[in-house]
Parts: sequence; structure tokens; C-alpha cells
Amino acid sequence: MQPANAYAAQCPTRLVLDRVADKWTVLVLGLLAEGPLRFNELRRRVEGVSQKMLSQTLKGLERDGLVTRRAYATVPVTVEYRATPLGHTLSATLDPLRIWAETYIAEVQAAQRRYDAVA
Amino acid sequence: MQPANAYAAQCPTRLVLDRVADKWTVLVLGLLAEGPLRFNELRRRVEGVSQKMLSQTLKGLERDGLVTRRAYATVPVTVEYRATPLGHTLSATLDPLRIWAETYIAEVQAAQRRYDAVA
DNA sequence: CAGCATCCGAGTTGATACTG
DNA sequence: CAGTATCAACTCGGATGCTG
Repeated sequence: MQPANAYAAQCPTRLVLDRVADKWTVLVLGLLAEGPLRFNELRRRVEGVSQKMLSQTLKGLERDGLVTRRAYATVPVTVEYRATPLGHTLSATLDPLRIWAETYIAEVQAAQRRYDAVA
Repeated sequence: MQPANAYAAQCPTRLVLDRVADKWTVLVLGLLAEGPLRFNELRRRVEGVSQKMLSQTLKGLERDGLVTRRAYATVPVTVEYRATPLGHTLSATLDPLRIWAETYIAEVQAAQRRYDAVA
């Protein structure tokens, strides 16, 4: 295998990138990596997500083997989501990104202001 | 500052996440981190990107202070893009993600096949 | 070469309403 | 509680044609 040819059209990396490349995946996975959560708990914690998007995101994560869904036969139903081991490894590699964001966000915003001031 | 409350609606992290959360940003930035490139060179190297999207992506990266654009008064014009120091730090924190993708893509795809087989 | 402007179809998203 | 269904709004992205 070539060393990191993520630029070719069908490189698998693209698939993962596309997966991560949505507003909610990273947030949801990060939360689940801390511990199992129920649907509406997630909904509350990830501010701004609609239940449609959350539902969709969770389904995608489940399909990719990053999260598991378990339903308990209580009344009403209880559904619990948790990160798989694979999901944990991904969440862990995403941590540096979260940290980068916190570290440099001010710089980015300053750059934006500078740019917008000119334009 | 709170420790990583990326789940609040206006957390700066969201901004960065949204920035990364597009098909091309990560690819383009990764390429530019290796060295300066011209517009059409980028276009060729990032397979599948249209010039509209590339243009848009570059503008966004420039606005965020991650990439600089320099035009030379040759005929025809030569434009060179390169990653800023800030851009390099982001690209570096993205590397683990690229590696994760290469490492686990097979597992993810297997999970997808399993999931799709049931549904 | 390095783009911008325009048009247009396809896919995404969000509200809202309803179900087991 | 944990979703699904549906519809309308919106955005995205590609194709095409043009400019300095």
C-alpha cells in the first residue's frame, strides 16, 4: 500500500473523512466515549441537534461499527448507546483535534476578522 | 475555561469542527502542508474536486489564517498557496486521523457489510 | 493560468405530526 | 421514551461559459 495517498479518488481515507465530516458525528462519538447514554440524554447534551439528525447520526455510527445500540424491554422502552472499542480508538484520535480547536480558536477568529475587514 | 465543553451550542470547537467537516479542507490542507502548490496543481492532485469547490475551500482556509495566497505578476498569472504555521499545526493534528483511517478502514467496511446484510 | 458568475438538479436539514 | 414519516426550505456541488 502506498504511504498515505489520501488524495486518490477512491482512497479509503476519503470514506472515513466523509464520516467524520458531519456536524454531529464527532460530538456524539465523543460523548459516548465517556460513557453510555440514552437517546434523549444525548439529544439534550448535544445542543442544537434535531432528533432526526441524532437518529441519523447514530444509525451511521452503528453501521460503521463505532457505536452499539441496546434496547431494554421496559415500559416505556429504554435504549442505550455506547461506543465500541473501535469507536473508542476513533474518539481518542479525535481528541487532539478538540484540543487544537480550544487552543487555536482565538487565533482563527482573529484571522477571520482581519480577512473580513479587508474584504 | 471549562474543560472541553464542545457540546454547548456556541462552543468555539464547533466552529473548527465545521471547518474540518467538509469534503476538501482536510485534503487540501494536508497537501499544502507538504509544500506550496499552484491552483491547478492542487486541482489535479486532489482528485475529484471541482474548481469551484477548490476555490471555495482555499478561500475558507485563507480566511481562517491556515493558508496564504500569493500571486506573482507573470504572464499568465502564477498563484501559489502555502500553509501558514497555524495551518501546519492543524494539519499535524489531523495526521492521526489519516492514520486511523488507513488502519481501521477495513474494520469499518466489514461492520458496514454486516449491518447491511441484516437490514 | 486562475479564477468568477450563473444556472440547476440532487441531496441535506428542519418542523411538524404521528406511533409503539 | 425513542423513534418514524412527510413535506418544504435550503444548501451543495457540478457543468458551463466568460475574464484578466
